[in-house]
Amino acid sequence: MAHDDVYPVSLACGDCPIQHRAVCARCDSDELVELEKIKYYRSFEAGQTVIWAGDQMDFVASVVSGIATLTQTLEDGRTQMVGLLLPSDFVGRPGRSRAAYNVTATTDILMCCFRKKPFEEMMDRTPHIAQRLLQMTLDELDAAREWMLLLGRKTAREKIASLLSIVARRDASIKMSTAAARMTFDLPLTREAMADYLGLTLETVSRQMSALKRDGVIELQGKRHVTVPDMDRLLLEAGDDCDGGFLV
Amino acid sequence: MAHDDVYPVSLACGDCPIQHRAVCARCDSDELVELEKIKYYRSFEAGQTVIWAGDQMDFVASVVSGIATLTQTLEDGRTQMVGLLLPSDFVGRPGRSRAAYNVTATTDILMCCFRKKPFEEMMDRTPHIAQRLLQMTLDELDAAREWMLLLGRKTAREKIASLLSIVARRDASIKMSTAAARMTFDLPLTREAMADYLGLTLETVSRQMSALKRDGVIELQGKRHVTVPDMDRLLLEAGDDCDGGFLV
DNA sequence: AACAGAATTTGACCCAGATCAAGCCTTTTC
DNA sequence: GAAAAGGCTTGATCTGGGTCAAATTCTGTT
Repeated sequence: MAHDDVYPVSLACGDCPIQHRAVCARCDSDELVELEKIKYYRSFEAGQTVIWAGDQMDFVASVVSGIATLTQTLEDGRTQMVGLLLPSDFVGRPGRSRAAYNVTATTDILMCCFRKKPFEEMMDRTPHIAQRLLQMTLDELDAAREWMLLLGRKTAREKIASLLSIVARRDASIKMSTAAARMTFDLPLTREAMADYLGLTLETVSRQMSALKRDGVIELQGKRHVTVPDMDRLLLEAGDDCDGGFLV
Repeated sequence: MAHDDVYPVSLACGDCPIQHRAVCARCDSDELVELEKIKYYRSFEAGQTVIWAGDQMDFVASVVSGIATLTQTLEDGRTQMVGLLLPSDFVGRPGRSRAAYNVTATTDILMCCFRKKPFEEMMDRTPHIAQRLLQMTLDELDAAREWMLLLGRKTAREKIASLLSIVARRDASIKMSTAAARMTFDLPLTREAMADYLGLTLETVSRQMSALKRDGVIELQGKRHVTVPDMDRLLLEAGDDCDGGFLV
């Protein structure tokens, strides 16, 4: 992928119709030009760990392409995914910080990075960036809290249905298609990763996927390719009161 | 409580030794003076709902005294607490927003509020505020993610131990005492509230409290007053890899 | 096309925590 | 000071999801 085509748009722009995710021609602001000057790129292969928990992080970054996961681990190996990084999502934070979690590439990924020092200086000069970052962080916090409800109170079936509906919604927004009744998409996660995200075992994930298939809520072509014949039915299974549901 | 004694310090100051929570004489910055001009107070009685999920929020606020909880609910009544608001914690966000959760007073509380419009204008004038708010929000996000690990992967006993150690730590910082081996504090939550926070039932909470008492990890005077004879032992039971652990 | 190796599904069984149901303190109320 | 009402504890039983183990796809690879 040609680096120069791509901007870390999410940082500079909060008003795009395709919020948070793609390149938008309207975003040719001064801030963006500023950001251009200090950015650099790093790429990682699928399976590589981008950041280890406890690392001193000297940069902040935004995902350009590919998928990465944020995970936390107990010393006996139990792990919980606490976030999913899709293109245009942001990792890291200004100020001194040690990473509290691992960041691992699920697919090959390309990240647009900024060394912390110049990034912070730039935040002081252009207050819009700090406000935009605040917006994004608040959205993530809402998503995290939504996920707490899922982890604490939903059944396995509801958890799976929630995850599927969130992936479907996010997939639709990447393809810039409007959410339809019937949708088709690829799961970006293995059964094990789904389990780590949902606080389940991979066997339970597999069983519930089979159950949803048996009950006609989803159709499966292969293991990763999912078709949802009736989106409303899926949302009902997810047990959400409203359409709610962000994704980190 | 006399209103004029109290400042929403957490907003203006990130460097206090007693970070996030008490009044600090060093915080007499211009920002604080600005904030003083636009603040007003509201108080609520224990049990009152401060904000309903779905409400249009036209203010942001910081807790001055008392305790409130953030909860999310599924339509069949299952509820999950997603945050605890202790003195100096912040609720609400700039920009248009509907509350995604209920905020309920656990004790009588006093809140220091700012109408959104003037608050946002002030954020534009004093970028330090936005950066401070970003700091605080990132801390909350880290805490939320830590809590996701707890909800998804910890056993009931570990969950209780984690909650107790967090309350102990936070209590120590309010009292400005340094964390000692032996600590004593009051639980600010009923068994039911603890259950909602931990994703358990109140019966399980009660049983595990009894078990920890039986095993000498804690001592109980009455129902709310807890003594931890050996803090390290408690942390061990909590299963955390490091001292970790923030509280929302 | 046959093989190797990983990812996934399915089955059998078990257990931590939920559910249902009494009883037991403390407060508060009259 | 008796009664009512919350909050809390404890017991008996049930069950959703975990654990362990064995097939069954899928992916490349030679």
